[in-house]
Amino acid sequence: MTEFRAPVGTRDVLPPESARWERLVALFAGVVERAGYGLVLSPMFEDVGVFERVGEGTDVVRKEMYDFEDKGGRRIALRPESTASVVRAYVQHRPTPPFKAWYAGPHFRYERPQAGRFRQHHQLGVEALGTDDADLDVEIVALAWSVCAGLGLTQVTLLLNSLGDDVCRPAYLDALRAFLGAATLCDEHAGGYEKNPLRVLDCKRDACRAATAGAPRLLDHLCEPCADHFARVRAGLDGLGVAYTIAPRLVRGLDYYTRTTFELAADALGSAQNAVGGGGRYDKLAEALGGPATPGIGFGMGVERLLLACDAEGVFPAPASALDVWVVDTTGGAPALALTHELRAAGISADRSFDGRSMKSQFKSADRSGARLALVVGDNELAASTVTLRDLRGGEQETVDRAGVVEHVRKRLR
RNA sequence: GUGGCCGUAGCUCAGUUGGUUAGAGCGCCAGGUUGUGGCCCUGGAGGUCGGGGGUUCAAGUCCCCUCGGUCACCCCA
Repeated sequence: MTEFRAPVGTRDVLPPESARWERLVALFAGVVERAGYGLVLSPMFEDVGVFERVGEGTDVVRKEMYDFEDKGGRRIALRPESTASVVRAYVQHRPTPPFKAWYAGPHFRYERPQAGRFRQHHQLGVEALGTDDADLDVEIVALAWSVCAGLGLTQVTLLLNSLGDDVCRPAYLDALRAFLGAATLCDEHAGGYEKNPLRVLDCKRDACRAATAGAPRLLDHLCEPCADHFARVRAGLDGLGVAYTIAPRLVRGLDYYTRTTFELAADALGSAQNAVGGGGRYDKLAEALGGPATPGIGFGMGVERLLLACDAEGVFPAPASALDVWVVDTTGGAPALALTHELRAAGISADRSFDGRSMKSQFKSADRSGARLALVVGDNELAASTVTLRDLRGGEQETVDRAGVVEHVRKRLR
């Protein structure tokens, strides 16, 4: 057996799967950049406080943080999500709002791997800071929706909820606590839920499920501004034709959310891990991280899960090889070296075999590569300063002057 | 963190009640075709049966431990 393996919960993505991965990132980048979002590159690790400040009552921070002490004695955490990082960057650099950013990269959560769940997974996401205009909420949700649509996914449910703000939520939480005080909850929540009773609503255990069936709904307790905001978000989505399902129990895993929250569930995924994306508004987060009061909203999508959903729906396949030319050389390799170099410099993709293999072997490689054309250099061609061009789809061949090969290939590829 | 299932060639898997040199398909390499792929035929390479310990005359096959994979709970991308 091999001595080393990728660490638990991580995977290697090799060709051709990686090509599909690249295509997904490109699709995402296209969608959000057309909407004015610019790429932000933030560190994959932060002072652990960046995340603790933001989610002390959440599983993501409490149980799943991938943290350690570095050689300088600093407490570091590999980012479990990126919103806190991006907001930290915003607070640090104070770009002129509105600040619209997108990101792509690995995220880390120390948990047991499972279908669609890894210790290192990859997210694509956007964050927009500087306005609490409901139109921005609509834009954000619509962008997430557009990415799914762009992939060809049709079995995705958009779950939508509002968590209110610090005006209406406290009163609701009191009402909820009063209700829960008289209820029989699951083992974990029976112990306590003071920090965030909302989590009980999100609990999947039977005891909590049953106990909260008749619990008061936050949506019924929204203050006037929050209710108005939510109504505008709904109207905006209706106007764009983006279908959604109101999910009064949708709480989401991080404490910083206010008002709009949403999740994209891939119905084609059989496993419990069917959330391919999610996000929401976080109007108090910038302040919590020591910055000026700045409203914001964003979402993240999981690359691995999106691709799993695509598999389940049979859409967005790995792209076929785009190689233009395979150079076959039976004279020792020098002509192949020159030819491939020349073709590549001219913008034509080209590859070749090594190790002086037989012509038959080289053609097999050419076939497997999916190349459109083969250029053959044998003793005859070398002597006559020509190259034999073979179309690998049809099989017809022709002889071309060595000097004009690049131009000739260019014409054949058109 | 808790639990179920599984761990034999690069991949997918066979391996009878423990018994001689561990097999197949696919893939890979070579040849059949002394200048040519996709089909076909032939041959070849490749495994200390995850690792360690134990039971036994004998273990891929039984027991224990460990590592890994996988699925589930919780939660989330």
